[in-house]
Amino acid sequence: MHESDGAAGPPLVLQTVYDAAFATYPVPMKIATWNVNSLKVRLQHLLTWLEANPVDVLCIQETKLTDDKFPLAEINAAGYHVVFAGQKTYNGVAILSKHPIEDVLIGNPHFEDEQQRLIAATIAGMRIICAYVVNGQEIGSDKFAYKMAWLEGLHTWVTEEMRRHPALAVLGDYNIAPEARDVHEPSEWENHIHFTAPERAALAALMELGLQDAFRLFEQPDKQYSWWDYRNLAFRRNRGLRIDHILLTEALAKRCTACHIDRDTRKWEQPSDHAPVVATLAD
DNA sequence: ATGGCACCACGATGGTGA
Repeated sequence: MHESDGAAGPPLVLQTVYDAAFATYPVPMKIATWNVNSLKVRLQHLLTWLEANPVDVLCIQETKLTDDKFPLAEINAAGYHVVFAGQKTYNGVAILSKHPIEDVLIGNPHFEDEQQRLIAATIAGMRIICAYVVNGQEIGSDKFAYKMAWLEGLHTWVTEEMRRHPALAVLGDYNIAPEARDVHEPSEWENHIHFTAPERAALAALMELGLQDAFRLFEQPDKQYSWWDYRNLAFRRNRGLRIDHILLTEALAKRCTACHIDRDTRKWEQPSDHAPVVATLAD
């Protein structure tokens, strides 16, 4: 089990006075999200990425593993604590952390759900929520109704969590592109899943609780996406969507100094169709 | 408009994803 960063890790920078909760953690801290699309297939990708990108916290989605099959030993050996909630074939979420993980909650107390799509924990004085939002298939379908109900349940629960935890981040695969600039060809996607008006309204409502999109806190290059279809050379043509997000409360947004999408992972052999999103938090 | 591609549970193809 990993206990500390040790001599080989980055030097600990001790904070002065005002924020005791962060006093024992290195700053800046990095938090990230990545839909791995099967942890069984992508375990080596994950370990390779973590070695090159030793983030403090990583939320992963679509592990597609029951808990008895979770690669706990390999992740611990990489220097990470981890908590997870999985199921057979579909869904499944986990939070990896270099720092101790406390107050773990699986699922949404306000929305009964057979699918493992939510896990939350307190790490380094922050409330971290890892979310795998429902895909929704197509507007009008049962799955679309489930997506909208699920998002409403998320809204209710996040409202409550924000009252308890001023320093809170919701990281994950939202399966929603917030704006036209987050879609490679908006005219193709209008009224299609991930870019319908009700989905975008639900995401906007969540943000109106006081959550900010870390990526849009900064000037970014054009045409930045976090997902590309496996088909039709979509990645090579950069035909993608930005649907993976890190949302921050004001307390964390004001500490956020950078946010980027690591699209290089999509060039690897047998890649996930999603790329990691990373945010940096200063003291 | 459809299918393309990938993963999973199968033990052939179908469900699901985005």
